[in-house]
Amino acid sequence: MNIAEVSKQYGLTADTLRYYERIGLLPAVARNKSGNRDYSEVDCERIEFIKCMREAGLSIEVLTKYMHLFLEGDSTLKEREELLIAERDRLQARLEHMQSTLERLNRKITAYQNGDFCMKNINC
Amino acid sequence: MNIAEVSKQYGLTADTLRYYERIGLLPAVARNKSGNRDYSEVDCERIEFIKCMREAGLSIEVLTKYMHLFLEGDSTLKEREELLIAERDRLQARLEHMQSTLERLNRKITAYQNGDFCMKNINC
DNA sequence: GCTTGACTTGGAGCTTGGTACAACTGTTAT
DNA sequence: ATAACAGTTGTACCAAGCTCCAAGTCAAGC
Repeated sequence: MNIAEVSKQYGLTADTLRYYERIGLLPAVARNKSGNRDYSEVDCERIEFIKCMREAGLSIEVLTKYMHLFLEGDSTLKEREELLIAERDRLQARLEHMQSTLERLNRKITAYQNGDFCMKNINC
Repeated sequence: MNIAEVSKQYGLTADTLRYYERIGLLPAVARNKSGNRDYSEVDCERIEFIKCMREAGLSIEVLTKYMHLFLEGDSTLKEREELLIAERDRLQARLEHMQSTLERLNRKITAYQNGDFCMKNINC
């Protein structure tokens, strides 16, 4: 798969894919005889993972760390597990705040729709 | 309340509070005879709202828009409602992605803890 | 063999959201 | 009245994460 196909498939621009590779988030992608990137299955799996985790709010820094640990092999299993747990906990905390804020927004919208006096206050 | 007290109460730095005011996210705060900011109840309610929404991921731009509509009064009720609905929908979409990513991370952590073969794949 | 189009690199620039001074003013304590 | 301290403004800087561009290369079609 060339860069345009991967870009289309995963909804990341070619610039972003090259950027991820340049900073070491995505390990070096093989090239064809013309010197153009030829993404393998494994590359695509990595990209899908990165995209998913980035969208959930994990930082490039922590994903790069995880990727490097992963490439180092089994000696890093424990460290990877700890990293995942830390990120899971952070994600869960963000999620819980967003959940309660979502409910707050929903109450606010209901107030607007009902013409409640409460909508006169910015915070409700 | 002076800036230090508000900063402490809401966990925003004095720099951030001044920044929010400067860019028009937080409407102008009254001053005491020395020229120092003296935050009112209403200012504090606005700050609490801003902080909550910022933490949930709403942009400064959209919150500034909402604040300005709010200050304009009842003529903007419909527009405010539409803005809130749009942001609610965006928040909900992010939330759902984060929820599924959280579950993915939890499955991954379980795999690490069980020594499952799956942890050999970056994407699982 | 020349144009077209998709790729390449390196580097600069952009956006969002703060954060950090420096230089100054006003209040309070000694 | 002098020092210490908390506030003020304006401006510059920073960090994350892209995004864009120029200049070049390569393969394919006419």
